[in-house]
Amino acid sequence: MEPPATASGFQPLDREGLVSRVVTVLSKAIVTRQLRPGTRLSESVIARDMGISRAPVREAARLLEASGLVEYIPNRGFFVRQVSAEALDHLYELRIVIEVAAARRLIRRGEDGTIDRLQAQIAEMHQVADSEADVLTQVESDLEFHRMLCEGSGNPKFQDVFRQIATETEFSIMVVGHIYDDAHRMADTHQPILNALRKGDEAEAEGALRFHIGVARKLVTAQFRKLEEGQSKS
Amino acid sequence: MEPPATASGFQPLDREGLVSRVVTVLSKAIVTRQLRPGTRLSESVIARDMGISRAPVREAARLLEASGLVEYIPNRGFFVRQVSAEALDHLYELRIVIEVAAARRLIRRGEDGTIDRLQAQIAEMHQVADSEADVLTQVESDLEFHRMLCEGSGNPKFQDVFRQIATETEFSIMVVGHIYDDAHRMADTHQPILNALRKGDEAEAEGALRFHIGVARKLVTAQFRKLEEGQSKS
DNA sequence: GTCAAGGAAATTGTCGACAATCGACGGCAG
DNA sequence: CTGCCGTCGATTGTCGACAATTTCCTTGAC
Repeated sequence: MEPPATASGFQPLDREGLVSRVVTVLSKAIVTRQLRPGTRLSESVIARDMGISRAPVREAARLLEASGLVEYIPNRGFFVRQVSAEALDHLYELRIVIEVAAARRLIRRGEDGTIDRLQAQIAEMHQVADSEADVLTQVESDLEFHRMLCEGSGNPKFQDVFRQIATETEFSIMVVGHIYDDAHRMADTHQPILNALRKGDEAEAEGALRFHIGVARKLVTAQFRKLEEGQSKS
Repeated sequence: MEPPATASGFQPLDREGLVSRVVTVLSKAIVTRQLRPGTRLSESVIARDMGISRAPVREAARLLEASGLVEYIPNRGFFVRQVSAEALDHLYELRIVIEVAAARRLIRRGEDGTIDRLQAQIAEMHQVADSEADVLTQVESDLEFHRMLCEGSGNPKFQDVFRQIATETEFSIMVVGHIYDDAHRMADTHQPILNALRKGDEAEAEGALRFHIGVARKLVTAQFRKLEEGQSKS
């Protein structure tokens, strides 16, 4: 869809300066529970602390609202939403629904070349694993696979939904830290999905996806539950 | 669910003034194709024409972006997205996926009282039909049923996704006008879904939903395709 | 005639200030 | 003492202006 994306390995290097940076900072703070659920996000305070104007903060907050991380109440402001283990469980449930639907559609009416791109992405995940990159890079490489799956389904709406929930997922995993001991092993768990897609076996693809996402779901929610207990008594 | 709504029949009368009004106006303009796909939404021009500042316009545009009606390109501005028959087809496909998932979950782990509320909503649809209200009211009453379905599933994320696509759906139907000759008949088509839910038959519920949404899908996309042909030669 | 470099116009990005609105505190009647 | 009402402080809602960026047009060289 996007033009060459990166025709030759260069990142598009942050073109939307402030807003996206504010989004990043706030997202991380919310998911890491630095900002507790229910906390009011005062535009003035944040803007002053960051040394910028209220406008970018406000826009960032609106974006976070779309991601479901904050809630907006007219004339009252933005409040940190509950990012509970339960909410994450719901998030993963949605992911399964969307990705399974995307996989089934991909098999039936998917875009050509998707399979190859997915295979290449698995290769890249192994490469990242070798390079001993930080967790964020690993997670991004992982999610990129799933994004490509939705993209290749042929229904852009699936990708829209995925993108909407990707931010929350990404930071959630970062909080948990590495959920797999071995990054190579994580990369490998994508192979069964791809194999099923290649065979055109919808049921098998669904099973593989449910298993793969289900594992992550269990690990993340379990870790998060611990985290909740630890923080609830502080 | 909602508290007496209004303890004594008064509407809460639009509390978030400008932004939401701008959203409404722009949404309608986009879906009715007054604003053609690809058109640039100049903040300055819109603000000047509406006699307001750029700030509310900008926020409204950001909201529309979340609804998928416009696309935002950093440093370039907002552009009207393609609201093609194909895109609507994709939208309805997503609706089926989400609502089927919601229905299945509702049967297994749904919130108590949902069935009753859904039944009441069908009754309200008949009431609206009797009152000969305008199309918008009818559509809203219809979509409210589906929103309640997602809400009652017990996974708030389903409702989030639904809300995200509701705006586009709503205005799409408005463009088409009444898609059913008889509003009562439209209300009736929801009954099989509810019956299946009440029985706890997942497969039947899925079938009923696929059929119900599928009918609307065909009607809306067909109408929209005509509309496209009509406008393409102007 | 084509293409590239430069500059001007228009548009977005950000800012600080003022106005409108909400929540809380304090005073007052019952 | 309890409950209501007015005032006050704080926060959001909106605005107009300036800075940064992009786009388009002009200009010039090849």
